[in-house]
Amino acid sequence: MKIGTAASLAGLTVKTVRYYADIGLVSPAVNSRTGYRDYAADDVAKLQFVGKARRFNFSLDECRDLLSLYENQARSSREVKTLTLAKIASIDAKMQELQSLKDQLAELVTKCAGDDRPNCPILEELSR
Amino acid sequence: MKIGTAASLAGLTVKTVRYYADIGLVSPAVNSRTGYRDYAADDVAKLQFVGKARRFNFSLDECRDLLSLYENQARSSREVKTLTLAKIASIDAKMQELQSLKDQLAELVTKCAGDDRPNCPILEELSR
DNA sequence: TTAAACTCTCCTGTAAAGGGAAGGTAAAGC
DNA sequence: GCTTTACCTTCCCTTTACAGGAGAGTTTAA
Repeated sequence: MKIGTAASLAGLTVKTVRYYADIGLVSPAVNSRTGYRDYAADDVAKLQFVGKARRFNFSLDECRDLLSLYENQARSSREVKTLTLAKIASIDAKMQELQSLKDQLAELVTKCAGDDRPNCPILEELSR
Repeated sequence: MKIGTAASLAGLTVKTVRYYADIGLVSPAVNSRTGYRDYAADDVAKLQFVGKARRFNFSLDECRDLLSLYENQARSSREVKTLTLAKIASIDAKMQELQSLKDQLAELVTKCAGDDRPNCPILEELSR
């Protein structure tokens, strides 16, 4: 099938699917006469897989790893679990960082009158 | 003072400070003979301000806004508070998104044996 | 047949810098 | 005065994961 069909089946944009082909993540057959990419059902499954992994915040490099595990019948589930735990840990770290930022900003906000006067504790803190 | 001194006073890299000059965020004087940037104490204060705002997760565009408020003696604290509240809201949204991802990944992990066998509920879910 | 819809490649842009090359300048030591 | 070393300059490439658009070829439906 052509790229537009494959993209909509996978819930991705044509641009994205073409990009995945460019970087060798999901490489379809190519019609040598027209140059059109030709996606097999198998390719669409991979695109769906990558789309879902992306929604789980895996980077394209991580998707590449997951995809090769996905295709490897001799894989161990340990490898996949390890990757996933690492991803969870990085999500945790990011959340803690955001929580800390939020706490600090929230405290600044409580100190700021938010009225017409120029006096602003937020800017004062930022300039210190 | 020269860029290296200004950068280290502000806790930024020379590359970053040069970039801020390029995009017109903090524009120092320039020695017309040597082409060297010449930072005044005032410029260093702005660099510090931006550095701190960046650490609070404000984008460079937001920093630009904050900086103009910082420099504007007639500003109202309302404007700053509004910007800060919006930033808090966006941090909240990001955190919720991450929490949801984490929950889903964590549940997948509980289902995966993580051993030498190829059977992997994580990959099964990703391919669905 | 022709117009619309689809596809192709190539180029540019995004955010926020980092890396490194090639070359000019400054400051310190001898 | 000379050399070495540290510092500065511009310029271009790289990163992430695409989006937008130009210009040209292909397919499909009326």
